[in-house]
Amino acid sequence: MDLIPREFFDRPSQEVAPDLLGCVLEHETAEGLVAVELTEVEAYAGETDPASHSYRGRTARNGVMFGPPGYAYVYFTYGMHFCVNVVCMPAGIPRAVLLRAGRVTAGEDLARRRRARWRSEASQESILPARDLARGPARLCQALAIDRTQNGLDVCSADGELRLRPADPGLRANGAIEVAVGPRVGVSAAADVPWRFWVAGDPTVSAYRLHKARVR
DNA sequence: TTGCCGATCTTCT
DNA sequence: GAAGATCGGCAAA
Repeated sequence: MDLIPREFFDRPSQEVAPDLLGCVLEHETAEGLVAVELTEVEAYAGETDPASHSYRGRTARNGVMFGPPGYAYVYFTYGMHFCVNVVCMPAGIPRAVLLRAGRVTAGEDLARRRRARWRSEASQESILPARDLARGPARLCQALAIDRTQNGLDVCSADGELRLRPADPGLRANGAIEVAVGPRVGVSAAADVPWRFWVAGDPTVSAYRLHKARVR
């Protein structure tokens, strides 16, 4: 199986995003391989997008977004969660696509163990439905064991531990992937921009949530 | 099924 | 010092 060529990512994130649906993200670790077929993504721009981490320029955190396309930008948020993006456009132009959800296609047992917090105490059997294993950006990272240490990895390298493979051509050809579009989830700024793309009707797509400002 | 709440800590103002 | 590209639990409807 081939990997997605770097040129695929060398264009605007809102063009790359819908084309990523059906593609397969896999992470190979000492524990084994877990792969997900992407069912939900969001595009983020740079200086023109107030919801983007790169809106206010380059910082220590978002540096990878300013690099060449085809690399993973992983960030930590809400004090406990990680999210993965794939960088788009040439170096110097900060664009990325957030990988929000997917369907586990390999290593389901391992993915389930990594999300093992959700078990029935009595049976020790996982009571988590398969569709919830990677249903949401932080859950997807949990299932694939993605954290800070994967930030900046090349997803176009066959030698890399984190890889992106093209969608099964059959899936798209026979219309099995119907792309739906809508506003992004959980963002307070530019909440009206329809840069969220998902596979219509797919149960692994996360629920839409309006951004809620928290009062402390 | 919807909606609020707390957890938890990094990043930037 | 405040807000955040979230998640899971629980109460209310």
